Amino acid sequence: MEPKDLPANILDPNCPSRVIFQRIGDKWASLVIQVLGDGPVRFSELRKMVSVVTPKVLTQTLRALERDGLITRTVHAQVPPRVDYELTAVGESLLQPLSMLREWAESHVPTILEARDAYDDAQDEALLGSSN
Amino acid sequence: MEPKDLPANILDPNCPSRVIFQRIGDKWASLVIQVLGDGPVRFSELRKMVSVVTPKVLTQTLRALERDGLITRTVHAQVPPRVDYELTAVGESLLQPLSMLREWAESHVPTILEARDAYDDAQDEALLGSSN
DNA sequence: AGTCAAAGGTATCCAATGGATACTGATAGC
DNA sequence: GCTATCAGTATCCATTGGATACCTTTGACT
Repeated sequence: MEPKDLPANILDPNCPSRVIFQRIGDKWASLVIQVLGDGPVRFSELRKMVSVVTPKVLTQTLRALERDGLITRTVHAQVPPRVDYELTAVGESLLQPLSMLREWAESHVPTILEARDAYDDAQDEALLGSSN
Repeated sequence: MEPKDLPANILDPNCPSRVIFQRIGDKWASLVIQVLGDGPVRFSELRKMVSVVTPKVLTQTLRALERDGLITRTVHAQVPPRVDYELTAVGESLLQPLSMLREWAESHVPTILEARDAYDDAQDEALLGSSN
C-alpha cells in the first residue's frame, strides 16, 4: 500500500472507487449503515429510525447496499412478513470511517450554522445595496 | 446511555448535523474538498481535476461550500479573470475524515465489484428461471 | 479596426432522480 | 366477512442534475 502509486483514484471518473465513494455519500445509505451498526433491523423499524424516508427510496437504498455486499436481506417466512437487514463484515468495516464523519458533522454544527447566517446576511445586504 | 438523547444526532431529521452530514455526502462537494487539500485552485483547474462536472453544477457546489464556511472564494482583478478557491481551517479539518473514507473506498473496490457481479448474476438466473 | 482567445461563470432546456400517496398480497384474529 | 400487519410496488409530480450555448472583459494578433 504505497501512497506513491495509488491503484485506485477517486478523482478518476473511470475508476470504480469513485462510484463506491459516491454510494457511501448517498443521502440515505450512510444513515442506514449507521443504524444497522447496532444489529439487524427490519424494514419498518428502519423507516422509523431513518426518518423521514419513503418506502420506495428506502427499498432502492437497501437494494443498492445489498448489491454491493454491504448488507444482507433475510426474509422470514411469516405472516405478516418479517425482513431483517444486517451489516456484512464489509459493511461493518465502514462503521468507523462513517462515525468519524458523523462526529465531525455533529461537532461542527455551530460553526457552520454561523457561517451560513453570515453568508446569507451578506447576500441580503448586497441585494439591498444594488436596488438602491 | 441510550442513543436517544445525543446532543446532536444525525438520525434526527430536524437536527442540523444531518443537513451538514448530507452536504459532505454531496456528489461533488467531497471531491472538491479533497482536491483543495493541496492548496488553492482556480475554477477552470477544478473543472479539470474534478472531472467530469459541468460549470453550472460546479458553481452550485462551490457556492454551497462557501456558504458553509468550508472554502473561500478570492477574485483577482485581472483579465482574463482569476478566481481562487481555498479551504478554510474548518474545511481543512474535514480532510482527515474524508481521507479515511477515501481509503476505505479505494481498498474495497475489488470486494464490492465482486459482490456486484455475484448479485447481478443471481438476478439474471432468477429471471431466466421464472421465464422457463 | 476587426477578430480571436481566455476565464469564470449564466441561461436555457431536457432527462434522471427523489418524494408523496395510494395500493397490493398473504394471513391471523375478531 | 372485515380488519390489521408488514414489506414492499405503482403511479404521479416536483426537484435536481446535466448538456449545451452564450455572455463579459480585455489583451494580443492580423
